Amino acid sequence: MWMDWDNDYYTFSDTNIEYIWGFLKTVHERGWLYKGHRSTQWCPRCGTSLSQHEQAGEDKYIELEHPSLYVRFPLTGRDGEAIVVWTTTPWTLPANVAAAVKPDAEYGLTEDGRWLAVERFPEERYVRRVAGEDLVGLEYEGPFDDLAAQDAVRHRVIPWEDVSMDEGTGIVHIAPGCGAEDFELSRVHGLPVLVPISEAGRMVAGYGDLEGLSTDEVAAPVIASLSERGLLLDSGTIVHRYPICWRCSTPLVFRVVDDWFISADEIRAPMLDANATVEWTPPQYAKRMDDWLRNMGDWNISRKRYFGLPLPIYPCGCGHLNMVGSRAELDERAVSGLEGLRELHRPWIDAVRIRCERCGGEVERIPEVGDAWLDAGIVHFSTLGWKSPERIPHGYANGASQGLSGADLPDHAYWERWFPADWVSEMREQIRLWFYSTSFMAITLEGRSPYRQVLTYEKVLDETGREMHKSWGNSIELNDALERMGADVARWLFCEQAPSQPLRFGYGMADDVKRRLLTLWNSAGFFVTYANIEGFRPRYEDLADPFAGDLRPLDRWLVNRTHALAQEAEAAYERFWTPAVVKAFERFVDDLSNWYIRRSRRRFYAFDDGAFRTLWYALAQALRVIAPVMPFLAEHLWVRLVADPCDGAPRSVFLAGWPDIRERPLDEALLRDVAQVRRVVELGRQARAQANLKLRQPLRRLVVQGMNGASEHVNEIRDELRVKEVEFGPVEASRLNVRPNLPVLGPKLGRALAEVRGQLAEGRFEELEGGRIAVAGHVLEPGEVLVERSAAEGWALAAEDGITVALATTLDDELRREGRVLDLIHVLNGMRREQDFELTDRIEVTLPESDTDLLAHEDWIKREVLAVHIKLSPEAEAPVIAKA
RNA sequence: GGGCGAUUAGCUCAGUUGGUUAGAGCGCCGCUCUGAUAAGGCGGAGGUCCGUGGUUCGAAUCCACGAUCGCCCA
Repeated sequence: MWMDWDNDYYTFSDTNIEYIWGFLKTVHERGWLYKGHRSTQWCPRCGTSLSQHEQAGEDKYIELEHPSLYVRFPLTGRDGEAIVVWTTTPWTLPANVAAAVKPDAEYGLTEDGRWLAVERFPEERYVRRVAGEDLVGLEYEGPFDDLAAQDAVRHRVIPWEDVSMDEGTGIVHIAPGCGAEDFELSRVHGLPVLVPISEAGRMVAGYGDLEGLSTDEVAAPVIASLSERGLLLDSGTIVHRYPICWRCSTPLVFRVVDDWFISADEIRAPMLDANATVEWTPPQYAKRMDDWLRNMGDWNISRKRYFGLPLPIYPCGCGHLNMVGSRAELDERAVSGLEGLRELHRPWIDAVRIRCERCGGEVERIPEVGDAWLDAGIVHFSTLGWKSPERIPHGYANGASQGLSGADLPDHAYWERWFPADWVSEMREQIRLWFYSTSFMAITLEGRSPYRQVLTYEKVLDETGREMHKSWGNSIELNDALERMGADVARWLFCEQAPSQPLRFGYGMADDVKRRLLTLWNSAGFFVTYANIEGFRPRYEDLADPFAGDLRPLDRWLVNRTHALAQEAEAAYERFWTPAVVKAFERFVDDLSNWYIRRSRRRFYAFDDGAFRTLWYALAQALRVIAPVMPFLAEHLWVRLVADPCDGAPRSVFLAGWPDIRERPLDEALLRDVAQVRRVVELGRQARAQANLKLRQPLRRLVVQGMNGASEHVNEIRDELRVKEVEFGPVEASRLNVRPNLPVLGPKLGRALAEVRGQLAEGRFEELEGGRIAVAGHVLEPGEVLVERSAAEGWALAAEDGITVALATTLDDELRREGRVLDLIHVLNGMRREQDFELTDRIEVTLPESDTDLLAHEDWIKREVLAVHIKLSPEAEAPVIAKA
């Protein structure tokens, strides 16, 4: 993925706006656009309503302390009786028009004349009990009937199934201008809607002395007034979760306002259908999206702000709703204001009036601007040139974005080519935001999803798993991270973790990653060091021809191993699962460093073209594989290893493309053999550790059982385990350990397997000819069992996964002497290091006379320590070296 | 209240169609290498795979119920 930063898109360009206008016109033609009187959550500071997707999400609720009031509403015509309601919003009481009861709940009248739900107050003594439905229709005195706003309001008791019996009194105060559910009830029951607060959240005219007070400021006078009139039964405070504005954290209030909506009814099913075609990673987010779509309300697209997307809605007094779908249409229909129209934003757009297409009258645009998710949701169309007749150079950057972007507006063919997007990636909260709005618009305009695949990820936590907060001192600024850990390490941290879980991020983890990447760095360093010493020159053409020349089995193995890496990584990238890429790469680097280089060092010391070419090939191809995850280090190494030394090589790893290895099937047998060799070596080391025989002590024999076809790799086993002979065959042993091969025997034996397994474990079996095993009345073939053996005298033994290795532990004089030679080489090389000799320095060695017998191996010692001369000295108590 | 996830070693996490003795990194202990060296390698200690039932010859894995935590929506 490449970013074209000079030609990025701007949502406030006129081009973007025009595309949204076109969308809105389509929506209107389908009959989905309507003006709603809707109770919405309202931010009094921002002076705007919030749409559904702005209200959901994290940190949109906080714990707040509010008043908690119990208030009596005296029943009309029933002396001494009153219903009791509970509220936490005193400012809504002056807008009360009704009280709701649950029809099938039991209500009781107390001795002192209070009606309550019995379930809520079971300990009260009731003088009368009735069902809620028996209270329905009763009228009561409102708490603020004196206010002008309350003129003509007749307060009554209404039924409501959803009255909560978990809190309050079981009777709910209803103010349709102040709450979503209240507003819904007003529609059902024809209740008047009183909106007591202004856009700024202050009480409006008609509310007497309360006018001008904020919702908070209203509490005190309301409480005082109720108390004075004997209506207040109890007054306290409550701490509860309360919604706040996502922008400014101001507590939200409910308000009934005029807003513009797009009905979701007709598009819901097509959106669900389209989502079924989208491949989500991780897959459970497909269900989240379905969930959101099934529950989504109508899209509230208008905002009462100054700057923003100008909505092209021109409602005429004649009742006709005019929609303008493009700049051209505006030009055509305008009757005034066009001359000053610099761009489609306010204030210029507000001066433009158009002619009503029905009555011919002059119409003004509504003052509202659009939801920002309209701006973001249209980009699949506006940036790719949907229905654009031709490519327009710099056509994207008009209006307010002029000079900010050089982007062209492509033609429709371009759109056809790139829509829908192969892949989009965003944090999972975008399900209710960008994934939603882009899908909504694309389904409306084109009937298909704007993306084929989605990768969502979780939020980032610190390395101990806490959320990052500046005030907690644990947040990490991006620039600090780039500076201190580096961009590649930061990216590695993100890529190695599953995006379905919260991601951890921190400097301690970064150090860990650095250490792991060091292995690659050192491997490349090793190559460069010896390539320089020996004058190796890679050729770029060799990348296409890895098996040319004189290669050894280990070389062919590394080439195959590299191809296996490319295949594994490709599969992982294809499903956008970078943790698998990272893991495959780390395994590869281990093989490269701890097996290939370790096994091949000597070939680099003595110029061996095959070794240089193979290692170079593996490194170069691996860089192409890992570049997306580790771009900077990969680029740096590519330049050093490939671009600089090779004629005709791409200057950047990102221009080199993906390794083309499709024509090269893997040599699975070779890969398996070497994996087994590594396993044998591990087991051999275990056996040595058990027998307390260090690697510097050569041994005579190693017997390997349970591994075939490794004759090509005998040398490697011999060297790694420092034994004279390696033999493949049965391990002589005093005891057999036989286990069932479950995937084979399970289906064959079924229920009888348990008994076979038990008897094998107890050693109750018999070994037959040809490695067959008789047990519990069955005869098992060699492939049906895994055989391991325990040690006989004089052997050290280790076994795993059906492979057994046996190491002869007996020493003789020659073995001991060779062990001393290796010790000596070890000491001398240590001295070279301590004395800061160069890798290529030749030395002279002086040995004490006690080492005389080691001179039988003089050439060996000279070769290993780069000595030109070894002499004996009676004075020397320990070896001495000097530069030759 | 409805939905979606998670729960595996001291910590962070893998575990791809059910299969042998459940793995890695970090941390701890021991050994080793000494041309990766403030590194590398090997070994060890450390697990009721959240619990209970079920399916199966066989369950960390599949099913049911429950617990805890997180998220989404009301």
